Amino acid sequence: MQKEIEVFKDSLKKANQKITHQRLKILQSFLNTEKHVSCDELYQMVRRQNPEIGYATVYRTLKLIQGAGLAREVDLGDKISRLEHEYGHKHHDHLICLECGKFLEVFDPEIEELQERLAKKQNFTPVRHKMDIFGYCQKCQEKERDGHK
Amino acid sequence: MQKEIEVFKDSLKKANQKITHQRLKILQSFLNTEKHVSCDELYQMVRRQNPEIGYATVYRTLKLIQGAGLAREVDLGDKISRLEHEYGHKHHDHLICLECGKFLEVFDPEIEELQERLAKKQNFTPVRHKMDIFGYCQKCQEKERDGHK
DNA sequence: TCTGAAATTGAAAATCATTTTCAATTATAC
DNA sequence: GTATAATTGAAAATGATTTTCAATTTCAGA
Repeated sequence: MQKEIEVFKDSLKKANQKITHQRLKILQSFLNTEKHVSCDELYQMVRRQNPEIGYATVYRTLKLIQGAGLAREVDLGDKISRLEHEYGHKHHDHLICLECGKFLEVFDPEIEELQERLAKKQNFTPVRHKMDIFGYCQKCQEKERDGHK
Repeated sequence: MQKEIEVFKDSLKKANQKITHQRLKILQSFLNTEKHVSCDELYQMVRRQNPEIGYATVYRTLKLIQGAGLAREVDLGDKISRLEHEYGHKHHDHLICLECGKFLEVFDPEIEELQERLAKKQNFTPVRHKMDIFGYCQKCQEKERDGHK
């Protein structure tokens, strides 16, 4: 956490941007949750501690946090962009339940390897990738079976 | 193409929806392009032949086309939803260039297999998945190297 | 073929997430 | 400390998509 704050500050300095009270508060709130927050959710969290911080500033700061490599966008099928922690968190894929919306994070080195190879075969230099599997989680399948409907 | 139109009509009938002039025209325009069209692009295409068809109708009809299993959404990293043909088109993944925005469609049965297995391991029943690899295409890499910048 | 209920249409307004504008404030290099 | 360039909050603007609503169209059944 201390480390992330340093990374953030360094990233700002490098870009000639200022280290402000608001930016640090917003980063802190982001680091405090392990959820995949939407911007609005984060704004609500920030607001509890610092009601004077505006919506636009949260949006702007989230871009900076992404720019610093501390967050990455995830797409859970709805249209709003959510962020998950990137720094110190391994890349992973998502299993997203179409029924309840919950998701699992998974990682398979074999798949990663094949993805890399697949790209190379097309003379394509991969930078990052996104793999989301949509389907039904165990709980929702059981619900379906028992309560059928 | 004739086949797709039948699929569409059947899907409408099943849902107690009506087969209208507008819907058929919009479907036709969609089928006529192999591009990954955004709704706006499709509207422009439709408009050339049928200026009386409204924007909202194009949006509404695209949802129906998706519902009939004739189109699927693709996410090329920008925020607008684009559609590609689904019917009679094999599933595939995308290699998306961060520089020029162009993309390749690729398919790797080994990866598909592993994805299936990965989901099963979590007692997750996969329905569909999305895999997008972002990076730099051959052309943009060359441009970078030669013109450097 | 005609009729009527239900579905659909186009245009405009509404919505929702996100971005921009702008005057006032603040961080920081000197 | 001071100047200046970056940042802020609030409100307005944006852009994609959805909804509203009165007028029109489809189509099942007479």
